[in-house]
Amino acid sequence: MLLLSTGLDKIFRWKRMTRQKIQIKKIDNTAARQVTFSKRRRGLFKKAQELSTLCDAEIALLVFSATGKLFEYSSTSSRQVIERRNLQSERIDRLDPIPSLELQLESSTYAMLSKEMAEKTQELRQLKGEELQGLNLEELKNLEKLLEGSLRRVIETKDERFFKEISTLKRKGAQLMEENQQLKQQMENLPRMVQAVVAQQGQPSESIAHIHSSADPAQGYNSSDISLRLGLPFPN
Amino acid sequence: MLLLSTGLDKIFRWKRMTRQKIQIKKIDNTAARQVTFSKRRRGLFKKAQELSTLCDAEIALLVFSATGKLFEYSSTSSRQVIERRNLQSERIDRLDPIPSLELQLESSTYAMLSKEMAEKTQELRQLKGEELQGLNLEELKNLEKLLEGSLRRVIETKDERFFKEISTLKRKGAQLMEENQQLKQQMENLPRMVQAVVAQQGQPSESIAHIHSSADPAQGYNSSDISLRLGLPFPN
DNA sequence: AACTATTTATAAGA
DNA sequence: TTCTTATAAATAGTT
Repeated sequence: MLLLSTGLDKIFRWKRMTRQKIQIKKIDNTAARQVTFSKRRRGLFKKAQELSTLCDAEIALLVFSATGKLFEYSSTSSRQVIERRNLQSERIDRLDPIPSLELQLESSTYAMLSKEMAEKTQELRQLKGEELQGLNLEELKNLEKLLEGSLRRVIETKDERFFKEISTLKRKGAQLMEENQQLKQQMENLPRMVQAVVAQQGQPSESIAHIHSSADPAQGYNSSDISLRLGLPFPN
Repeated sequence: MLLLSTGLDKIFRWKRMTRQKIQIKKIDNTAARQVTFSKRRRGLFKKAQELSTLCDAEIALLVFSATGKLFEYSSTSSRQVIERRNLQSERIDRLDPIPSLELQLESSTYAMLSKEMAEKTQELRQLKGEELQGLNLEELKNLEKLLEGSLRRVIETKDERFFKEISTLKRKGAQLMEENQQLKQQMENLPRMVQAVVAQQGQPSESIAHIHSSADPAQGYNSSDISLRLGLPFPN
């Protein structure tokens, strides 16, 4: 009995489950309409994004629900896509009848820009080795030569840059070593100078201030010595 | 023989027909991409219109192909839907109070396009190894890698193309040889067939008898001779 | 552009 | 809203 009813249930369920092909007309039932709206909206957005990715297209999709809520998808920014469209279809659905000369110029400039853009984009792709199907053997050979030239120049530039950097570093190193040497020498000279001062004064000084006050200007000394004595910042 | 080959053909066709699940990433092959673009675009537009009808939604769908061509669908007029959207998001991304919406869009799009153009041009030059001064060592290294990749791909494509051409030629050669072989065999069989006919009929017919009489099977001959003698079309 | 085996979307129900 | 299921619809690969 239970089994039987379960079986019947399944049969009926099968019948109920059978999905009907639907008419494309407004769904009367509000709840059902909302459910469908949300499901199909998601589907639509998914398809839009797939198309955009697969075919490198720029897409903007604006959907206002019956209740006025906005849902939008765009491969870049809706604004950009819409702007592009507005420019392109300017002549078609412009409200004012006679487009000014300026606008006409703008349109043609735009068309030109668009064309150039497309060409550049294509060329770029090929230079990146991305869209080679359209090329024949001859064109491929030329592209190869071009790329070899580019690569060679880039490597040359890079190596030059390397060398320059290396020689800069070497020069700086040499400079530093020189300075270092000078400083070392000065350090070595320091005790002797102190000795000289002491010898001249005949008695040791108690403090640096004392040394300074008693230093004889007539006896030559260099600025480094003064720096050291005065505790000035290291010369750079 | 014919039936057998037809059967095998169907088996292979089954395998070939098996559709693969695709990755959602840019389609490399240009032709395939265009086909997919047009198929999916139609599908997308249909779904958009269905959603609009079923759920009473207002929809605008703008699609720019990679080549810059515009396709658009809108439940009412794109302009209306877009304007509605612009109104709704006015507070969010409007910069200046209320200049002409169109002019505002135009200038910004124009600026954007110009900027893109400049970038692309610069990128192109660098890919051609022309304007490398502005790049630092790191960028040069990256550019080198990019170019190496490009060069590799170009060479691969070129070589593939070479191989394809070679194998096509080989295949054609093999076909020709086979046809040649078959023709030779037919030539060799011809005298025997004629003989059989003659034997069965008890007397030679005029045309066949003539050929038969003039071609001595015992005396070696090649197919070319026969082709020439019979005026058969050259196997191609 | 047409075909078909398959994948994907989705109506209906839970 | 989200899950399930069975069917409808879309479409990838090929001719």
